[in-house]
Amino acid sequence: MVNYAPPELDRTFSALSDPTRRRILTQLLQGKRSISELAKPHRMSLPAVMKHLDVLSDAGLIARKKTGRTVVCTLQAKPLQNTVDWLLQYRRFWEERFDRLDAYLAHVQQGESDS
Amino acid sequence: MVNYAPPELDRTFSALSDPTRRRILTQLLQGKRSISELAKPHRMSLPAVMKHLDVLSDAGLIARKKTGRTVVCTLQAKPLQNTVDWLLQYRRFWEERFDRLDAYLAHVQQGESDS
DNA sequence: GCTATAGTTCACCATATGGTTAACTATGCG
DNA sequence: CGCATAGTTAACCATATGGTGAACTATAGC
Repeated sequence: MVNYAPPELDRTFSALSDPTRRRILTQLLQGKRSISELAKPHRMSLPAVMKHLDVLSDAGLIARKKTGRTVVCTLQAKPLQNTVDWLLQYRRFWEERFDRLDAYLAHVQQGESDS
Repeated sequence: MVNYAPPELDRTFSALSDPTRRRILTQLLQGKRSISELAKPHRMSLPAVMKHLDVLSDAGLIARKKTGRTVVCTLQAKPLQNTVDWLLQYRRFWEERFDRLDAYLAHVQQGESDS
């Protein structure tokens, strides 16, 4: 039922393995951003950031929409859901019971006001 | 509170990005295995599997214990927990509500008899 | 039309990754 | 001892990855 063979998980986990790309996703967590806005905080050239965005696009983690001369990127989190599904197979190995996840959900349930 | 800067997440996600390594973890989900037992199902040389095991060790995802001439590997899932913590930041982007996780936990709560 | 800004593409480079084969060490056992 | 089994190490190879600078296209605006 979980299974999740290679093709898609490969790209997702691989995309997430780079700190620059994780940081880009974190930037997008706060809303849509243009490419140059995304690039600004990173101490590397624009083409380098472009390559990271390509990797994120290939993994289906971002979408780009061109408006005028600027390209706006948005987060696409469905692939992340698949990785969580896969990872949760191992839950019982990191905790006898799932206290932490329980606590997390309790915390979340009473804090839906943001967004 | 979540943050999780680079160093450890890099290695964990990178280790998970290879299908052979994910399959090894899946093998270990069913209990401890020797290196040659782990290697058998994979269509590659033993040294190749050894390299994958090195990557998994460096990421803290497996532990090895030598007994006699055989080395037994066991799953170490704490790093996986960290990746889940990081990924759950994005939960609200893949679902308006967290129905799926809810359902998962409900399912799990009444099925603790295995292991 | 000219120029500045936004993004893209290309050629290049160093290093990492994932595999191989061959040769080695270490333990079990008849 | 002698040999088989378990695992390790080393040298090598092809390709992927993450970065660079230079040159290009496309839109905005005076």
